[in-house]
Formats: sequence, C-alpha cells, structure tokens
Amino acid sequence: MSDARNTDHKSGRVRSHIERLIDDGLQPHDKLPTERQFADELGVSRMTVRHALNALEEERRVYRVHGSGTFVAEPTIDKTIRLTSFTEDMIERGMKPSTRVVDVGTEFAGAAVGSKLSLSPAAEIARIRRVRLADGAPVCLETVHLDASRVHGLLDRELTGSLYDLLASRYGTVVSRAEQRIGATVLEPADAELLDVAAFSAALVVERRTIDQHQRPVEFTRSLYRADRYSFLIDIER
Amino acid sequence: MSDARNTDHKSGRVRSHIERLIDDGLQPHDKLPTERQFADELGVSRMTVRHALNALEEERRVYRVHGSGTFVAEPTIDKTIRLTSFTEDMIERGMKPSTRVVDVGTEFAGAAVGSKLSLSPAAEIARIRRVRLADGAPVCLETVHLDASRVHGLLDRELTGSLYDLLASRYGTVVSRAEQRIGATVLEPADAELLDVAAFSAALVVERRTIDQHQRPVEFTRSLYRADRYSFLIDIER
DNA sequence: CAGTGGTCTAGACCACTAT
DNA sequence: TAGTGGTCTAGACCACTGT
Repeated sequence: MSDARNTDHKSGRVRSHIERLIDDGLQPHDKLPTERQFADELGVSRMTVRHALNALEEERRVYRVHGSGTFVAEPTIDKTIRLTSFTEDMIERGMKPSTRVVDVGTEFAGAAVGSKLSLSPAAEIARIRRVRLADGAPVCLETVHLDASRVHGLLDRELTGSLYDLLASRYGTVVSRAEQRIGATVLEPADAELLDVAAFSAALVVERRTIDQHQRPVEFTRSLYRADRYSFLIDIER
Repeated sequence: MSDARNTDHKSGRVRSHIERLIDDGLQPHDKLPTERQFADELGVSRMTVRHALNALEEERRVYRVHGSGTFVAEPTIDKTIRLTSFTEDMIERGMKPSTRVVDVGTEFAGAAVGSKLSLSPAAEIARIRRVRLADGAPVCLETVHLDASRVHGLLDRELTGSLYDLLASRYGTVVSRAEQRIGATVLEPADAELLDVAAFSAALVVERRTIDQHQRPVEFTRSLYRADRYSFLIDIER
C-alpha cells in the first residue's frame, strides 16, 4: 500500500500513516480520528490532512459524514476499471499472460480509423493483430491501429510484450488516458477459430482510443474478448 | 452548464465563471488565465481558484501542465459512464424512455442474490422484471432484486417510472454508488422475444449492485441490453 | 531567469450531526 | 450545545517550464 510517492510530500506521509492505521486492525465503519487530531498528532496543518483524506476517499478507503466523522469504508468487491495493459491486467487477476502475433502490416487509415486518430483518411497506418492469452488459453483478439509516421520501425520489433511499454521506451509516448466503448457481438467463424471457441459465440467488443501526455490520440484498437473468460468491473458514483 | 449548486459557494461561482470563459469562444488547448490572475480578478484566494480548477480538471474541461499553465481540454468523444437511471440515460441520448412491467413477485434470496445484498439466503426478496424501451423499441430487460423488508408495499405501486426516484421519495433510500460487471451473452429465445430480436442475438449482461448513502446494498439487478441498440462509453485514466 | 502550477501553513467561520 | 467535516483566507516556499 505504501507507495514510494507517498514519502515525497507531507500529505503522502499522512496518507501512509492513515492507511497503516486502517490496515492494523480497524474494521469497516470504524470511526477514524478527527482531522484536527491527525493534524496535531502529525504536526501538519489540517489542510494537509484533508488532502490526504481526499485521496483516500476517492479510492474508497474511507468515507466521510459531514458533522459526524470519517470512517473506514467497506472493501469494494473488486477493483475499479483502470487503464492497464492486458499484461498488467492478467497478472493482477492471477493469470499468466502471453501473446501471439497474427499479422502486421501498413494500410491507409480510411475514414473511420482516421477520424479516431485525428489523421487524414490517406495517412499511413501501422496495423497489428494479436491474440492475447491467459494461462495459455486465448482471451482476446485485438487489432491495433497506429499513426505509422510516429512509430517508425515498430512493426519490425518484437511485438509479443506490452505495446505501452514499447511506445514509452522507444518513442517517448506516454499514455495518459483512454476512451472506451464496450458493446457485444457474436463471433465470425474466422475470429472464433482464433479464439478457440465455437462460431457465433458471444463476445465483448471494446473499441479503445488512447490519448498521450500531450492530449494527442495514440492508438485506436478494436478488441474482441471471449465472453466466457472475461468481463469488466466498474465502480460508478452519483 | 451552470448548476444551481454552483452558486452555493465561492468556488462554485469561480467555476461557473471559468466555464463561461471556456464556452465563450475559447478553443481546445488555449491557455487560461493563471490561478493568481483568477484570484485577483474575482477577489478570492488562490486556494479557492484551485478548488474550482480541480473540479474542472476532474471533469476533463481543463488540463494543467506544471510550470506552464492551465489549458482548455478537448471535448471527450462522449460522456463518461455515470450512475444514472435508465430514464435519465435515455433522455440524455435524445430518446423517449418508457417501461413495461413483465412480472413482479417475492421469493427467497438464495445464495447468489443474498450475498450480493448482504442478506441471509432465506431472506424475502422483492423481484421486478421490466422491459425498458427507447422511442418505443425494447432496449433492455432488467430483473431487480430488493430486500423486501425495506420496501414494504413497493410491488403494489406504479413501477413504470424511475425506481431510484421511488426509493428516495417513499423509502428515504438515496443511491450513492454502484458496482457493475459488464459481460456479453447470447439471448435465450424467451428473452429474445421480450426484446423483439432474433433468438441467440448478442446482448450485454450488466449485473449491478447499488449502494445507498449509509454504505448498505440496496438492489441487485441483472440487465440484458440489446447489443445493436446499446453500448457503454467509459473514460479511464492512468 | 521569470512565471507557472504544486504543496503547505495557521488560522477563521459555516453547515451539519449528534446528544 | 459541542464536535465534526466543509469552505475559505493570505500568505509562503518548492518544482517545473519556458526563454
């Protein structure tokens, strides 16, 4: 729980201290010390304590009741959906990820992909099709589209690992956020075979547009997930 | 854009002022005035300006670059997924929502539903099955499970409107957040008929557990959405 | 280097909850 | 009414970005 980042600032240290308190025996709905008590005890201002508690509240470790106090939250059933790579995602789910490259190539962006990547329809696109596996069984068939002019030589590299890592280390492109559309479909026979399921089985369709640190679109990816092996968990609030 | 809530506090007024600035002609990636300029101009402290900007940053109206400035963000493709009722959701998508109640009744919770609602498997459950329509066409078949002891008389009421409104006005239960699992399936013939599509069509399966203001589970609902009429948009960040 | 956002202080008063 | 979190002030210094 204690990030290295937590020690960079006072609020991070306050945060770590409160997390330790929670982990060391407090139960859900137990009352935490007041903000003023934390401030006195730790020798910081109340605003700094509030900053730490705001972060913990956002992550659902605590909840507040105005006029009453701050309390330990119930653990959520599962983690909120986050922007993780397939690799990280599978490791977190306790499975061993691997990848098989189906084919790669370049092509014109076309209207649909071009608009998603803010490129001309005539722009050159690098396309990568991969099957992602968990514990050796196919889970997902993904087709990645990238602006070819921004990833020279990418298609000649080893593409079985995390694409995000490659983009960051080789091309200085850091992913900051993504917009996803999640829908459902039934699998065409050819796609079903790649995923090792019967034709016309149910699948989740995920279309993802990834944005980098400069607010520019990086990739547009369409993924088909086997419905029997995958679902999304989302935590939303009013 | 200008909520009534925005005028309750200074930071809300600051927020409205900045939103108006953005809407009145600023383009994405245009630089906003500095935090200190806003503070001087509006006669508030810089912390108050930061509070307003934090909220706008969280909603992706602006983004900050440390050492450089605060900028207008690009409009996102679509709204982030939020905890809205079907009714609100459809109105926002520009469609007219309606509801047809298929059947209602009471039953034992059983292991699966009981655990989702933190109830004994022998507890009494109120079950409501409804088809939700948009512009007259079926979109979703939902089965709601509620702790019967907390919603006396609910099943005798008019159930074609927003259940959340009914829970709030009649039972003092305010929904604060929800955990959702999104998967895919193909429709059984009986369900397909209720949704007016061919048997074995693709559908999204959404299992939702709603939590109230006291962190107690309120409802557990399983919904089947027609894949040809519905998808989820999600904005995620690193 | 000047200017920006990021963090922090030591107070103050308000709004809400319990008793 | 006492105690809590919510908001706000008027400063200060730090970390980072540009020129």
